[in-house]
Amino acid sequence: MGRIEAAAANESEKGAYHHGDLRAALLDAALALLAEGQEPSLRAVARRAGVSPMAPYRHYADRESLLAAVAVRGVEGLKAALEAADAGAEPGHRLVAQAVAYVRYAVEHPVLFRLTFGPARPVGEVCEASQQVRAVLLERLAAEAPERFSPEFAVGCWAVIHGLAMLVLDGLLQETDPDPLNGLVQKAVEAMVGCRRAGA
Amino acid sequence: MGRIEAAAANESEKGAYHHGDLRAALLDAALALLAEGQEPSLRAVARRAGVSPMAPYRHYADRESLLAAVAVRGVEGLKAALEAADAGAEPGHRLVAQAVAYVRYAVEHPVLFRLTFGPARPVGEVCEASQQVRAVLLERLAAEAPERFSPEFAVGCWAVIHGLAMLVLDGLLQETDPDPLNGLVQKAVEAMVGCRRAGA
DNA sequence: TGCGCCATGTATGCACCGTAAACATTCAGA
DNA sequence: TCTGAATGTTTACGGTGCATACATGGCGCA
Repeated sequence: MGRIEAAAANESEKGAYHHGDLRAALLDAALALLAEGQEPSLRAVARRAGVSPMAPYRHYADRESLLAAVAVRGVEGLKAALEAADAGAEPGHRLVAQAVAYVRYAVEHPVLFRLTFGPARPVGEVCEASQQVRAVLLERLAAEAPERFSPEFAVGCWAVIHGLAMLVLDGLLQETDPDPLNGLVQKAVEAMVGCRRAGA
Repeated sequence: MGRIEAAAANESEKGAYHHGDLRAALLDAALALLAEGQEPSLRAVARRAGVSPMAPYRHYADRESLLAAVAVRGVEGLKAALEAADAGAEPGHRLVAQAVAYVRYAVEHPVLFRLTFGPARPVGEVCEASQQVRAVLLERLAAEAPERFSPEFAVGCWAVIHGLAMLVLDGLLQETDPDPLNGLVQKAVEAMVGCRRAGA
């Protein structure tokens, strides 16, 4: 206990066979590699943390476990981005602001985003964290479109936004608009959510 | 020319240093592995095709190229599934039928679907093939919801469906409904696309 | 009919990966 | 101070993608 905190305080010195807080250091290393656009291999993560290839196994069961922890960070970052966008937008335009932020987050952290919603990833903690993202969206949705609100409508809205993120990430909307974040995403969400009544 | 066709005709015999139609055989091998739920490694594909590890390089530049070819097959399969669903549904319910088929295809071919819409995949041929999928959806959309139709609305609809597929694949809707294909997908699409007018 | 070209498949080798097993180091508490 | 447990290292194995050099045999041409 006391050891860890003490050792975690000073980073570079201490010579140190014992790293201090390798667990966090590995996570940061993985995120750094992700930010550079490369899929983090266990060995590369260990290398970047300045530690032997087998060291990570003292803190994570296997590569998958490390990536799961990274995925949780990814979801948390996404949630934070949504909340920031919501707070920064004008009333009545907050859902759309969240949607744009969602897609922007995906575009700005492509590898992390794909890893977050990857193959075997959404288990346990990642899945729970995802539900928090969903909750942030839902709250605003209920406030801005109460007349259309229903559980299915909520799922549909999440799907529109998530789907837009994936399609943009895959470059599948480039024919429609080379820079989808510059208007297309906003308009698409408005077209789906903000349904105009027939008479007006 | 004549050699290839002739050799492609008989499969098992012929002893054959020269395989005959390795290109297609490799593709089939990769699809078979995918169907078994495993990410196909180049070596595994070669092994299954009964050929040396380096043989595939005579037909595909690298692993990525092979996977791209597989991805094209994936999109073609998806398109076929949509068309079949469209043809098999009653008028007025065809868009929803396509949506359900879209998600079902993803669930039934999870690895292939993820690979199809994967990291660097949507380039060239894959991208073009994807536009055909989009076109199939669009046509039905224009027919069944002409009053709401617009380019943005079209993008939004594709996003809902694609997003639902991804969310279901990721198991992110299991809290809402353990078996989303059994109603949730349909209801969500209807809620997003079939907008009820305020007065009626 | 025979021959040589060259597309096709093979063999070998390298760097990297994930991870199992045995070992070394150092911290913490008695 | 001594000891056990936590942490990090070393070594090793089978897997991967791919570069290079080599073997094979069908096809066009004489």
